[in-house]
Amino acid sequence: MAVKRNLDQHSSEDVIVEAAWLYYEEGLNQNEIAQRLSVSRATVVNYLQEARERSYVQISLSPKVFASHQLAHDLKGKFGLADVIVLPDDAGEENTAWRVARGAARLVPSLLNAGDRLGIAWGKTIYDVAEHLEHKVVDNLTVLQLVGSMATPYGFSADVCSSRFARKLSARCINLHVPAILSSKKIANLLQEEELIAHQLNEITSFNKTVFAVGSCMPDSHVVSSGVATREELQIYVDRGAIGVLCGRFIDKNGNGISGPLDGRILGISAEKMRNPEVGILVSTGKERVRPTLAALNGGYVTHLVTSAHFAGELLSLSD
Amino acid sequence: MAVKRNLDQHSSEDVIVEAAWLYYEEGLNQNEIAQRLSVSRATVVNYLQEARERSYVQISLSPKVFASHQLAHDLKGKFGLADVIVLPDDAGEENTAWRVARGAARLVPSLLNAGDRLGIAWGKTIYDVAEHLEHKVVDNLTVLQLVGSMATPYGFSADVCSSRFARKLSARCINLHVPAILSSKKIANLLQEEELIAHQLNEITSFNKTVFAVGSCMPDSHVVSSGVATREELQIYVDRGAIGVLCGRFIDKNGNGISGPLDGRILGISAEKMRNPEVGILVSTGKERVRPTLAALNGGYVTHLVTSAHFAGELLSLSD
DNA sequence: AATTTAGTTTGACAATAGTCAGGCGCTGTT
DNA sequence: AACAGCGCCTGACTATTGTCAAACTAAATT
Repeated sequence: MAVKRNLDQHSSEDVIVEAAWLYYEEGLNQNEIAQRLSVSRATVVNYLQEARERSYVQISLSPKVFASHQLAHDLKGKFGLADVIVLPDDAGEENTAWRVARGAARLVPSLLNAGDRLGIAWGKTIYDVAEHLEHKVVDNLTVLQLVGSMATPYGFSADVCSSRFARKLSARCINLHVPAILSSKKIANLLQEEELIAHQLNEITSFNKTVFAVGSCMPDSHVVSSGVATREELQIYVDRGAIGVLCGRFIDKNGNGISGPLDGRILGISAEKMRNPEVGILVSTGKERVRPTLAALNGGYVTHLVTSAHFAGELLSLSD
Repeated sequence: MAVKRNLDQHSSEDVIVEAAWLYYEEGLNQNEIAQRLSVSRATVVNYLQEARERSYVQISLSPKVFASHQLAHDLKGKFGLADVIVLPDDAGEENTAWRVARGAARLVPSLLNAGDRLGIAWGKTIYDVAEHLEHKVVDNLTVLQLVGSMATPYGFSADVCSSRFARKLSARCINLHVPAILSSKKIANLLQEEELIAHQLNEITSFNKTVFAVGSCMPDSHVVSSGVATREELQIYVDRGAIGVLCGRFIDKNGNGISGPLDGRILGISAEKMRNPEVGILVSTGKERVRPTLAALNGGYVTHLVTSAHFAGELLSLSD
């Protein structure tokens, strides 16, 4: 029983495609494929691995699944959202947050169309979303950095978030080359008068879809640790009713912006401009974010919410 | 070591989603998942099967792969097509045809957008494409039956083809409730004057995308066996230069319509109206269809071609 | 309370898939 | 011509996944 060898000079791409077809489309097993192609089964394994590496095959959980969750349904109804994705909790808030980011990464591409202008906020959550995005080409997509950058020790900053989104989606990227916060209104005004910066600030108001997170107003929250506000400044906003932070802007329980010592010193989109977007994707978990998230929901910033089961439950019970 | 049982009343959807997430997204194996969820591995297998059945997971070959084939590239260039999908050949023309239909079924949904009006031709090929289409919801999609129906012994007819497309894509369906061919111009005219039918005939000219096949002009071809033309009528068209059949209309080697004994007796879209569509998807294999396919390509009916490797080769060599 | 019923889970076994060290054949070099 | 380098393929082994009949559970029925 002489073994018939594959006589082609070298592993052509075609065999790989053929193997992938037979396996994933026609459902043959590796033995059957090996016979058909007259190679060993081990070779078929290699072909299939190659096919997966070259992403000839796409295996993914459809984001719709997580929208069928009961909690998702309830939240959708209660806040009039277009869709809610509820991911299963994992041990530890950090792991859960990671899952939620991953879920958001699955959802985002499915909501984009040719010609969209996607505004990207800033934060660890947003960075994680970018990290898990699959490569997908969206025709004529523009990614916009919605807030100025902060040099953080964490390794991510607003410009990195937007750049990463842009790269993964093969999009044009408009970055804001300014700090998020300046020491005085005067300097902020000077910067805003710069032609280039004025132009960029104007550009970013033109987004139609957006991906963002909310921060809490705890003394140890991101808005303080990143240096956007001092603990004292934060306290002033809290005293005036601040519940959460959205793109560096403080909002109250109804989602309205609050004025305070940072007015005029922040460079980036205003809270008001973030309201009622065509698509506003809020990615949020962690118990200190429950109330900020409610504020964002109430304020009309959100059309799509990505969260975890436990968090979804809290949102519902707290809003009764 | 007491086994911790899952205390929920009955297999909630959540566990299934969780299992699917861990398996497909985080890459754990079934043992690890079984441990985490405190169930037996066999149960995990069941959950995953359930998840696949409910299509929580999508596993598919990206149609783009087949467009990267060398032959695909060449054809694309030579005929100025938007995309060409070349599938590997299988043993026997029938098997290959089946593959090609399947490939087309993968391609079609990716080319549809909200609001499209998709014209569907008629034939075994088209029927097979419909059969393999995955369920996908396209917003505000209309499917149009481009030619009248014939009662065939084969079990598929034009109205079945379009209905199936519509069902799979959750689309509105406009059927043509008339025979494809009538015994005389007189009767055809009478029918066309019927308000309802006139309306339908008018509707179907408004498609922007279309899926079709071409038939050959061999004496044993589909156009004869289905009863659209007699063998004698076919011969007349052949004598006048007919190379192929497209939606029941005879075309010459440049894709131009040919007049003959069937004029005025066919109910359906005219060949002329099929030309230069926004998207025209031609699904074609089988050696007797090489020249008809060339005619369709030359005539500007096609933007996307789905075919097999061998067939693609013949198209290229014959058109040198 | 006993019994039926329908759905879910399980352990033991069977099938399928993945790994890896070594072999083969082509290519280009000394 | 002999040899080294490289990529691809293979067999034998291990790991993972799928199957199925039997056991369990909870709710409905007698």
